[in-house]
Order: sequence, then C-alpha cells, then structure tokens
Amino acid sequence: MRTALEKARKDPESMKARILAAARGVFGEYGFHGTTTRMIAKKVGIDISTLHYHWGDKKDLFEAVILDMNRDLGRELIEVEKSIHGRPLGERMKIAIAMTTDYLFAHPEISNLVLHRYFSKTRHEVNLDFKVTEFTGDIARSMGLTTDPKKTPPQGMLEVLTVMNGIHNFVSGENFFRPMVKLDREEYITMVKETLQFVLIAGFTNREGKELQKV
Amino acid sequence: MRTALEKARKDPESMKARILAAARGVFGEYGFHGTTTRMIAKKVGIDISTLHYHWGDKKDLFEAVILDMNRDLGRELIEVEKSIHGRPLGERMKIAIAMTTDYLFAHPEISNLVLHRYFSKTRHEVNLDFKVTEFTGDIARSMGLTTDPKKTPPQGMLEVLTVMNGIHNFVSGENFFRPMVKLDREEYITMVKETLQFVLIAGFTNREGKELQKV
DNA sequence: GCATGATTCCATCATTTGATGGTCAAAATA
DNA sequence: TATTTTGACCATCAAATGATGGAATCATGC
Repeated sequence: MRTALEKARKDPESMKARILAAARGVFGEYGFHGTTTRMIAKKVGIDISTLHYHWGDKKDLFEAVILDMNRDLGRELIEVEKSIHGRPLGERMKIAIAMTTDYLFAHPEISNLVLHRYFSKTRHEVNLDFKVTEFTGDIARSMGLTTDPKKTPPQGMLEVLTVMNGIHNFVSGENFFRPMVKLDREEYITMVKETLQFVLIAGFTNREGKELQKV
Repeated sequence: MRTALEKARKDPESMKARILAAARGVFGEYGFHGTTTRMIAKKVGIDISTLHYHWGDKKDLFEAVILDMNRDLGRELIEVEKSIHGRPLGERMKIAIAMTTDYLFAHPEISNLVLHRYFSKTRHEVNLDFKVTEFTGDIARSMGLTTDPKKTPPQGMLEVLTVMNGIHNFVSGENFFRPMVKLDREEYITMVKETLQFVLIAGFTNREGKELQKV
C-alpha cells in the first residue's frame, strides 16, 4: 500500500490519485462507516471494482487516506514553523493560528478526518500511528512550551491540543456553525481567525510575561 | 415519539428507558452509521424486534436520543448558570469550565453525540433542531458577551463555541488523548480542567480589564 | 501489427443490516 | 375466570454493501 500511495502521489491525474482524493473527501464528510465504496466510486465516476482493483478493500483505502492526509498536515506544520521562527510568542501564535486556519479551510477534509479519528470508534480496529503525538510534541517545542526537546510534558501537550482542536472545530463544523452566525464563508473564516486569536493567545502571553518578571 | 420519550423518562427501569440509555452510549461511540440496531439490542440483552417495537426505526431512536441528550445538557447549563450568577467574569468562567467538564466526563456520551452532530454528515437527513444556537446564546448572555439579550452577535457566539467545544474535545477524545499524555483518568480530568482554564479565560478577562479602564 | 500486461466494467455473490409478521407468554382488564 | 392488551422473541425478508471473477478494452514494448 505504501507503493500505491507513492504512485498516486507521483501522478495526481492517475486513477489511484483521483480515487484517493475522492475518498479523502467522502470519508471526511461521512466517516468510515457512513461512507460506502459506491459513494467514492460514484464521485470519481468509475465502477467499484476499479476502486478495489487500485486500493484493495475499504479499510486499506481508508488507511491510505489517513497516511496521505497525515503527510499533508505534517508538511503544512513545517511551513508554519518556518514562518514563525524567531518571533516573540504572541506573534508566533497569531501567525500560526492564521496560517493553519487558512490552510485547513482550504482543505477541510483534513480537519474532518482528524476529528473523526479523535471522536469516533470504528467497528473493526484500524491500526494507524496517526502521528498526532509527534505533531503535537513538535508544535509544543516550536511554541516553547517545553524545555526538554525530547519529550513534552502532559500540560504542554494538552495546551497544544486545545489550540489545534479549536481550529479543527470551526473548519470541520462550518456547516453547522456558519448558519448559526449567518455569515458568508469569507466573513466566517475571518471571524474564526479573530476569535481564535482572541481566545487562545492571551493565556500563553500572560504566563510568559509573569515568567519574565520573575527573572 | 414525544410520548415514548416521556414514558421512558418516567420509569428509568422500563424497557424503553433501558434501550434509550444503551442507544445514547452506542450512538455516541460509533456515530449513526457506525451503530447497528443489533449492537444496541445486544447491549440491552434483547432482540432487535423488541427495540423496533418500542422505538420505531433506527432514525426515530436516534432522534429520541438527541432530544434526550439535549434536555440533559440544557438542564446542566441551567445548573451552571445558577452557580456562577453574580460573580466576576474570571471566576464565572473558572467555575463554569470546572462544572461543565466534570459533568461531561461523567456523561461522556453527551460530548460524543454533540461532536458527532457537528462534524459528521448523515446519509439520510436527520432533521432536528438540536438547540445549539439557543444554548450558545444563553451562555453568551450568561457570560456577559452581549448587550442585546435577544440576539447574540456572531463574535460572541463563536467565542462561546470555542470554550464549549474545547471542553467537549477533551471529554470525547479521552480515548485518544489520554494515552498520549500517559495519565490515569483522574489526573487527566484534573489536568484538562486546569489547561482549559489556563488557555480559555485570560482573553476574556484581559478584554474586560481594558473595557473597564476605558470607563 | 502483435503479444503481453494493465485497466476497466458488468454481473454476481455473501454478508450485514434495517425492518416486520406471526407466535406465545405475561399482564392488565373486565 | 375469561378476554383483551401489551410485550418479547424467533424466523425471515428485502435492501444495502463489501467484495470478486471474468470478459472486454486499452496501453505498451517488441
């Protein structure tokens, strides 16, 4: 399956890649059990047997989707880290929130998939590393929430999760939340960024201020 | 169905109530499509035909579950509001976060169901009011995030959603996050509360401080 | 052009799953 | 007690769904 993924990545026009892209979207919207292989095949405009030919069974395809999504998310986080390197904490967070929010709104299926995996059980075990721990630790280090670069303390992990999940929530919940506030998409995205920056940053900068005072 | 719900509420030992309780749990864990009527029936220890006899089809049962969960959540929010009434903002939020977190960790299927409805589509439309808008507005007013008690501005709604979802995330994602931080359940709950209070409150109290200075 | 392998679809299967009819026992009612 | 109503289960159905075999088609290298 690893090779299949690589093939799909090489040529985005290939059938493998088209199926993978469609699967990302549908699995994201409906979850694993809410998605049928027929739904994916229909979206691509092919027969289900073609789908199975390229990706094996439903679980294999799902795992490929997770790996693929994981890679994209990881790359984006690296981009973010590049952009914030060296700046003061408040600014780092502000930029990181804005960049990540924009990116995820452009690829909402990523947030969908992430949240599904957090909150939903699958009847048959899907065993995948998912890299969340790794990513979370990286972000924590990048935000200076830990001194030991090897392992992040629980507190730092939960703090990062609070921020990341705050973003995912508004991206993935757009269909639900946007009608509540009656904004068009652009306004919604802007207001989400402002709200997240307003709510999520102050705690961290306040703490840093206190620590600096001590010194 | 309304009547069936009332019957179930009257006698928690009744078959209707037992099915409803089991359904809450299973729908919460696996989502609508991930749940089979057989899973629920098995959990109760009855035949599926008995389940259908009491609750009609799967969608009817699911809607009853949502209504039931909704009522419980609404009641809890009223309790919270009673406890925080009249206190200063920072304290209000601290207590509200602590109470709500404790309550939801004691009834995690509520968070599960809420998040599933936010983030997951259902193949066949389930039409339910879900009261989120109402609840969110109530909380916004209770937190003093709006001057007009009739309608809450989008900003206030998103701010409340940020906080509520922050809580739901850690409750519903316990199976995923707790192994990441290697804490036992009690430690995890304590640290979640501390983290949420740390991250989510400062923005609001900072702003209030600024507004007070202006006056 | 032709042979070989890769790809796609059609037809079909087996299993899962939502749902129901009919039977029987228990409980309520007369 | 006799009768009706309610509640539970067994057997079974129909549709949905994951999956596959095999034929047909297309592409590629010779």
